[in-house]
Amino acid sequence: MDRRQQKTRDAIFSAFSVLLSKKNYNRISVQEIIDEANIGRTTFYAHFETKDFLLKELCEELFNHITDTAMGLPANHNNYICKCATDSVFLHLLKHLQENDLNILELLSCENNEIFLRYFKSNLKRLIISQYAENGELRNSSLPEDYLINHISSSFVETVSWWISHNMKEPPEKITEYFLQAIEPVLNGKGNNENSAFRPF
Amino acid sequence: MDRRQQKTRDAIFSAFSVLLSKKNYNRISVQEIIDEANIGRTTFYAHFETKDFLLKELCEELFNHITDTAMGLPANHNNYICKCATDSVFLHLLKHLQENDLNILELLSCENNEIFLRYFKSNLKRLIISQYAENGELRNSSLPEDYLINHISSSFVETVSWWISHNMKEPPEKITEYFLQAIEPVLNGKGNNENSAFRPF
DNA sequence: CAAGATACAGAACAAGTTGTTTTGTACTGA
DNA sequence: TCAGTACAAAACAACTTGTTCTGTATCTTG
Repeated sequence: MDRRQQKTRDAIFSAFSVLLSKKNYNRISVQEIIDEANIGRTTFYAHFETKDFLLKELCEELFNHITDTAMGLPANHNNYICKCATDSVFLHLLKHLQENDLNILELLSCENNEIFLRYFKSNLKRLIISQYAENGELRNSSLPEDYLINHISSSFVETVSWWISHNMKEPPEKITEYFLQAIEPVLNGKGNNENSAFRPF
Repeated sequence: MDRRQQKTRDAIFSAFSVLLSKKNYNRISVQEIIDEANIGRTTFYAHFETKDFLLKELCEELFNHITDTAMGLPANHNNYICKCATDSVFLHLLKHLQENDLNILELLSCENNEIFLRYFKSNLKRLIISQYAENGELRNSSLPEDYLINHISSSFVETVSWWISHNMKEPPEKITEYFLQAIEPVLNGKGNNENSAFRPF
């Protein structure tokens, strides 16, 4: 790739990130991005069709990086060790976040964090499916599999969000503990109505 | 309130809802709302300062209605019956949604559903706090109370979202069952590290 | 029912945004 | 070195936003 192109692309991403951490996405104009990146108007539109496409590509750049490395981790498919494997994947993600590659933390804690948390969640779903669901490990519960996958991924994203909003005071290990406690029953595959200790009706 | 004012206000809300169920919030212009509502430009701005304020008031109208009735329900503070009370509050909310007052379901399932789910969640948090947290019922867990409240409310919202996206095929009772199974451990107040069956490390 | 108050419609306005086109310049890679 | 490419700058139409003005219709209350 042409050095000029890469330089411009980086400048746009960088400028966009700066603006995103300061003000609402909807209220950021293309003109502001252009000014912050110090490029010409034509140049911006040569790189990105619209502001929305820019956001999409930024998200892909950020999260594909994170989840791809997690995808590479070997999934352990023994039922007991499953919890350790789960642990290691989620713990790995938290540690990765803590390193704050690409200044992703600013985006996950700013006014626009919901945009990025949404992307994070959808990537996480794919990760969980590839690690567990494909092997049928999530099928032993009385809950529907897609309900389960959604519950686990959204719980993790909410956990991360909670952690960041508390300035990440706790170590990643503690957060992993919280998270696993919260979703423990569904991972254990228990919860069939007959055996359940509680009776809702 | 002046009949003319109420009529205009309703026309704006109605037009806005129609547009929201069809296209992305960001791409709806004030002019489109004006045209759909068949009112004058001046009139719109006499009622709402901006499109964002209109959204805010619409959300308040929708969700205050729902949670206010739930707030009125008597909270049962016995530890065992707690689960039934929880049950009845959440089940009540689901049944309420099923009745589709104010055509809220269209908004919860359209392209803009995240906007409304966010509002729903924040109202839900207040509801949970007023019903349980204020009495210290959520303090017996090893998880931080605000983490718990967030986990419960977001899990419920995700459950609702999952339900709607599946065209609400299951009865509200079944969904309540799913939800309570998913969050069972945190409500049981167990999960103290010492007694927990799983060891993350 | 009359009369002052109020809500509304319509038009016009400046200021800003979006996405495109055109022209000329500077850089890159082979 | 040189052809191809990326870029800057300026101008453009079409659209959006929020305001102001003028005149009309409707409401409330006395």
